[in-house]
Order: sequence, then structure tokens, then C-alpha cells
Amino acid sequence: MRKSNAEAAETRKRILATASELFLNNGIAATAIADVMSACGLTQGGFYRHFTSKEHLVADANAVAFDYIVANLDELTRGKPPREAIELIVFHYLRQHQSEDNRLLCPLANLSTELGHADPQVKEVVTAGYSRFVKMFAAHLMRLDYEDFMGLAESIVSVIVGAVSLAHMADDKALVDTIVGNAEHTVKLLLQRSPAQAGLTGARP
Amino acid sequence: MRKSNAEAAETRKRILATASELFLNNGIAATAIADVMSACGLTQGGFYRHFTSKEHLVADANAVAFDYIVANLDELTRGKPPREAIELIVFHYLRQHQSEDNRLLCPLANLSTELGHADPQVKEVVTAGYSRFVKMFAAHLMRLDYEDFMGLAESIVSVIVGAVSLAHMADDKALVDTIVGNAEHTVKLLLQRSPAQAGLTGARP
DNA sequence: TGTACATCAGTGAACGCGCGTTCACTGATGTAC
DNA sequence: TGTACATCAGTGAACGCGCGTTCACTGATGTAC
Repeated sequence: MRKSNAEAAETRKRILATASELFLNNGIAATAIADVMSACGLTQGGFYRHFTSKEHLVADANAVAFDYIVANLDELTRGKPPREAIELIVFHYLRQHQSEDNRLLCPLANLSTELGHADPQVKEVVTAGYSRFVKMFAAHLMRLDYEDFMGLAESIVSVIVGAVSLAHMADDKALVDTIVGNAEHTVKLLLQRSPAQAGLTGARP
Repeated sequence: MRKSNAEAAETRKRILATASELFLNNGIAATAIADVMSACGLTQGGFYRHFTSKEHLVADANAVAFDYIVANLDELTRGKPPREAIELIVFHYLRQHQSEDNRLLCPLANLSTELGHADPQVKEVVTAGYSRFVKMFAAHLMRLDYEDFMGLAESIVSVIVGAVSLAHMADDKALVDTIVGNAEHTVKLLLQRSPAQAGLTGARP
């Protein structure tokens, strides 16, 4: 029953996409290899033809998750003026749990705890993913001539990740809306260029 | 070998404190009942004299964790002027992983993912814990005559929880310092009363 | 206050289940000639 | 281009381990009289 090399490569991609979605939605520990494989229409034994362990799957699936959400946000903002691009990204990031596409979740906000205790290989992927988000914002901020565009970008990422992370713990719909609204307000404040902020910005490390 | 009622109550407290510490530091799924009990100098069989299931332990241990960190922050700021109190809380919250006392960790930042998939009973405890943090900040902000003290308090909690959550994923010491520094800057910005912010504040929901 | 019985905190072993991983096997694909 | 063998994607069962939970048991504590 050997499959062609092309088919095997497709299978690998399918496993990664499925694992990514299940991890993001249900958590890593709660997702068994057998769950992933049967969701792909395969049996669990075949898993080890593609990955050497669950840890490796976790690393690669998270990389895929970052690819997916960043690509989506990039496309969403293509050709848009920078200020609008930033607002669009923030808007959609904060509402990621209301999206129809449940692959559009960010590991930073949805897997933070589990990734905190992961092995170095996985942490590297996560740090790289964080960095991609920061650079995405920084690129737009640079076009708006913000001096401290890296620091600002990092702050924005921190705010939106924190909000989604908190919102995920809340059952209450109203509480979720409040958290999201506050986060949007905070980002607006960060982007404001008052004289006082200019002074503070200059003093930042 | 029956113990007196007083001793049994003490044992229960000891199990809760130990479980709280282990959960916060290693995660809930990674902490087995047997780990908790042996860390208490007991055997696992005795656990069910005090709790009906691990889920109940998780709920009670998280309540204890919130009690502990909130009590600590309250004591830290007792008698201090409100502005200083807020800065002290933010300072210590952001550096919770550098504290000698590793029971001083916040479930919101360290267990977010695992709590996101927990049962309603646990989520209630978490929501109550979030509320306590918000009220702690709101009390100080009210004394400073901020109009929208609840919204501001929620924003501050979101920022510091997000920062600690992100910092926990990073290996890199320098990255952790940057994240913490950014969070402090963002909180300062939130507390700033520029005319523009006054306008925004009035417009908030 | 003392006695007699019931209760129950804690022990240590066992149960049952889920999950990561392994393995022998199948047969289509890849490759060397 | 065709043939012969090696490779290997995928199967399905089994293994082994860890963990939550249960259980019979012990003996000190609680309590009813």
C-alpha cells in the first residue's frame, strides 16, 4: 500500500494542518496522536512514518499555525495604508475566536501555558512566531515614522495576546466584549503621539 | 490511624497549598495527585478523604492561589498612597517569576490555557479571581479620581497578565526584560491624563 | 467521667483506561540495471 | 523501455507506562449512653 512520494508529502501536510487545528482548539495535552490521525482518515500507526515523536509534531504544527495566521493577516492588509492595516490586524486578532475558520487562532494566546513547559525545540518555534508578529506591526509603524517602532510593536503584541488569553478564560460574553474593547482602547493610546509620550518614548531602553 | 478533626483540617490546607504551588509551577496536567500527596508526605490513597476528584482540587487550589497572591499584594501596599500602590502591584506582578516564593504566581498568567478548557466550576473560580484583581486596581484608581476607574483597572490587568504570559514562553532573559519594560510603559500611558485621553475616556462604553 | 461502639484519616496495593510508541505485515512505488 | 528487487506509506494489534480512582484494612478519634 505504499503511496507515491507526492501523496506522502500531501499526507504530511494534512497531518500538520489537522494537528494545528486540534491543538489550537482543544489544547496539546488533550489532543492524542490517534485523534489527529483519525481526523485525517488514517490510523495511528502511520504517524511515525512522518514524525519521530509527538514533540516534533507539536513544534511543526505550531510553525504551521503561525504561518497560517500571519499569512492571513498579511493578505488582509495588502495594499492598505499602515494605520488602517494596524487597526485591521488588531481588530481581527482580538476576534479570532469568532472567526468561522477555527484554524485562525494564535498559539501565543491559546497555547501559552502548555508552550511554557515545552522543550527547547518548541520554544524556539514560539519565539520565532512572536518575532514575526512583532515585525508585522513594526513594518507598518515604521511607515508611519514612529521612532520607537520596535518597542511599540512589542507593546501592541503584548496587549492583544493578553486580551485574547484572558477572554478565552471567561465564559461571559459581556466580559469578553469588555476585554476586547479595552484592548482596542489601549492600542489606540499606544499609537497616540502626545508630547508626553514623545518624552517617554525617548526614555525607553 | 485516624487523625483528629483539627489535624485533618490542617492536612486539607496543606494539600491545597501544595497543589496550588505545583499547578502554578508545572501546570495542571503535568501534576499528578500522587505528586501532590507525596510532596505532603502522604500517600495517594488518602487524597479522596479530602476531595472527591482532581477537578475539585483544581477549583479549590486555584481559589487558594488567588487568595495568596491578592493577600500578598494587599499587604505590600497597605497604607501606601494609591499611585504608589498601583506601581508596586504592577512591579511585583510583572516580576512574579523572579520571586523567591514560588507560590506567588497568578493563575491568570500561568494557567490560562489549561483553565480555558476547564469545567464551569473551575471557570467560576477563575472569573472571580480576575474580578478580584480588577477591583484591587479599581479601588486605588478611584482614590485618584479617575472617572473610568473600572475600565482602566481592567485594561491594566489585561496588560500585565499578557506580559507575564508572554514572558513565560520566552527563554531569553533579554526578551523577558523587554516585555516587562514595555508593559510598565503601557501601564504608565494608561494612567496618563492628557486632554486626548480625557476625551477618549468619556467616549468609552 | 468512663465505657463501647461507630467513624474515618491515612495506608498501600490494585484496577482500568488512555495514550505514546513499537512492530510485523501488506502491497504499491521507487530505482538500479 | 522493461524487469527485479528494495523501499516504505499505511494498517491494525499490542506493549508499557502513568495516572485517576477504588478498596480492604488499620487503629486512633469522636460520640452516644
